[in-house]
Amino acid sequence: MANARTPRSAWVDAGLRVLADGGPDAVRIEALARDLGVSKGGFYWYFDDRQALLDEMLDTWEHLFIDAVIAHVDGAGGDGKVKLRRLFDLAASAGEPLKIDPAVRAWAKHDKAVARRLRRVDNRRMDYMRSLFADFCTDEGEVEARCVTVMSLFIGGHLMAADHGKRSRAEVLELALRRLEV
Amino acid sequence: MANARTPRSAWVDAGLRVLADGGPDAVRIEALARDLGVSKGGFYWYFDDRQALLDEMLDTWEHLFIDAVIAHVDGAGGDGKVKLRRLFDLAASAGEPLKIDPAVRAWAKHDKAVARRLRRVDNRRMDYMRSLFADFCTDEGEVEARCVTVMSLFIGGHLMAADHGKRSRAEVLELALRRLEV
DNA sequence: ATTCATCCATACGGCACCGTATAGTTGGCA
DNA sequence: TGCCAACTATACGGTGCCGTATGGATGAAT
Repeated sequence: MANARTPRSAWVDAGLRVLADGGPDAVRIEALARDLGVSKGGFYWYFDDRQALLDEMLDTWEHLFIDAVIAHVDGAGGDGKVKLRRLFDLAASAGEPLKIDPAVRAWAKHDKAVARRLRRVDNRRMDYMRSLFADFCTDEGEVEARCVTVMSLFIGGHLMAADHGKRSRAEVLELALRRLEV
Repeated sequence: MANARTPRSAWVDAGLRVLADGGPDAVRIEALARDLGVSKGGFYWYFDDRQALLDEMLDTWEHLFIDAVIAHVDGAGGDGKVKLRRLFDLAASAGEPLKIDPAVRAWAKHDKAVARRLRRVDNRRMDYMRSLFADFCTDEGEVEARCVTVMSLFIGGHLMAADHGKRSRAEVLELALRRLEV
């Protein structure tokens, strides 16, 4: 009834967890069932098939990583620079869930539907960032260059495997962002 | 004999091709055999098992994307700025093979051996870039920040899915790189 | 033309997974 | 208590892949 032993969202969450550090191919119904300590019987009561779960996982990700983020950054007010700072801090702090992002990007490389979705997401992120940079930067090309740089630093920061001597990755990222005058 | 109908390298190349736009899980022996128009009989004559192919694919990638690249960039001489320009042009021009890079990065997320290898590769790339930037930039932190930015732009440029209005991705990337004074 | 190392085809057993069918089990509620 | 909808377990057929076994094909060298 009201309290399912393994609610619908549990499958989605488990799926996202596995996606984050195993890629979409690691999202197997029987494996998720084992993780959740149940059989796959319940799964097929909630979902039509595996694809339905994948779609719903992406829906969840899309909402979480756009609406929720923008709401958080925008909510507390301030000008562009302040909001950009909040955005950086958020990106630096969040741990596990951020690993979903690179997984989706890799996934999009060979799945057109995922690619379309990622494009929508990235465009909304870029639009938002453009509005923040435009607050204190008039040159349109300059704004675009900075947005792409920030996005790349976010993406690259989690995918790059290099060391930086005595400096931590966070410190180097901070130096790189400071070059963008934020 | 000398001219195998399906030489060892054909399996490696096919594997890398599939890896580039399908991820490591898409590298299946029987599927590769179909692509090559043979049965998997020959595969198991060359390789012990699937893992052996994956290892050799990574060996090939590692050599191609470090030694070969550095040799090309270094070969024609010039100072740091000239070499950096050559490096950018190379990264922008090469098409298909560059898709291997993001695939390996995603792969490294859930495979420790691949992660170690990627770390070695990224560190060598960074070392090389540091030497180029150090040619005309004395501040150590500044060099580090620029290296990370360049690496991120390379990585992000191929993973980002956003549009840029009338500008092309290449143009925006050019603008972003120009902010690094190269 | 024969030989022999090299390369390939085919068939097999095993495994992990998908999606379906069917028969439970649970807990709120009359 | 007994009912019923919400959930779960179990068993099944089907598919695609792995790695092995075995018996060919092929062509360079003698």
